[in-house]
Amino acid sequence: MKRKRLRSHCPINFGLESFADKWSLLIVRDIIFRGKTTYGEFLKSEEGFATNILATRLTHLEEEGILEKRVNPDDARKNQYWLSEKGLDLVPMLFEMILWSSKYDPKSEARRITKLVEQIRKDNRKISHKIMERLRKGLPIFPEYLD
Amino acid sequence: MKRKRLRSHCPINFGLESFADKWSLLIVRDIIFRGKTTYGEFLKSEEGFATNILATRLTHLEEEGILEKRVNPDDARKNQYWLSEKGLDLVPMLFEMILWSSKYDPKSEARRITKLVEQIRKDNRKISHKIMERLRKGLPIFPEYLD
DNA sequence: TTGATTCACTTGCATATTGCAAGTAAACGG
DNA sequence: CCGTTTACTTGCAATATGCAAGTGAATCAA
Repeated sequence: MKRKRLRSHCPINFGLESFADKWSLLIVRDIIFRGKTTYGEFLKSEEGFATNILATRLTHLEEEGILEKRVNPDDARKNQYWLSEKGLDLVPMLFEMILWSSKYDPKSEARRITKLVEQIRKDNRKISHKIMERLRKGLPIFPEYLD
Repeated sequence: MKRKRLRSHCPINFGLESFADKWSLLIVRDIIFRGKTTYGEFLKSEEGFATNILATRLTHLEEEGILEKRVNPDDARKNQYWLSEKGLDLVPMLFEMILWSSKYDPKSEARRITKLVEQIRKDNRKISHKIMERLRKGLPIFPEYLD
């Protein structure tokens, strides 16, 4: 969890330097919404990770303490990446991002998961905690919200 | 408001491509929290914008419809950048980011604005709307929250 | 009115980061 | 033991960044 000197301790800057490049947050998304855990699964994402970029970002997120790497006991080739509590705590912010995109991107995929978006709008904190609880158990988002 | 083809319409990706490089969101922050409006003011930010980077990011945010550029009627050299409604709508997400950083950065400046952080924790939506209302009038964050 | 200054950029160039293709090494499966 | 899968690493061309210097319009001071 090393870190090359922060530009500042402004909380917005801290967030930017922790996770907000064009790729890192997609990994977090893949874990939360798609239930992905391995390098190979992330690699298949539609945005198209380059192999080296994915590797550096996984390392970065691990160093930041947002991800935790574990070896799959059933197949030692497959490393698994899980969200730490610090990573899980990104859920409420991601949900606000979803609300924003849903409002301003006419083609947003968020417009197809209206149940979840509605829950977030009504009470982000409440639904976030529910989802985080599920993620701790290794389960992704409630499937019934993704219809 | 051009845009080179999005990688996807995933709402997280849409946010990332709209504002989440290491610089753009700092401009938004400067407007909301520091009441800045001009190129010269942004340039003084502690994170240290390079002049060309600042210029490209201002253009980008304008093209995204997050900022609006106006000429200062009192001094035609000084362009002013204001948040559009789309830009203002980033406030709730920025506030969640502040909560997260406040929790995980021991040196976070957010830990010195406990009143605001407390308000966000209690009811992000409510305090966000209040702040957005002020920003529409050209006023930054309530000064009493920044003690 | 004119010359100096301010302001918002733009340009040039060295350095750093990205993206693609190819390669490697350990673990598994037969 | 041998081919395959998985998770990376490496090389290299293309792109983006960061710093210093320059430009041009608007304002100010005399």
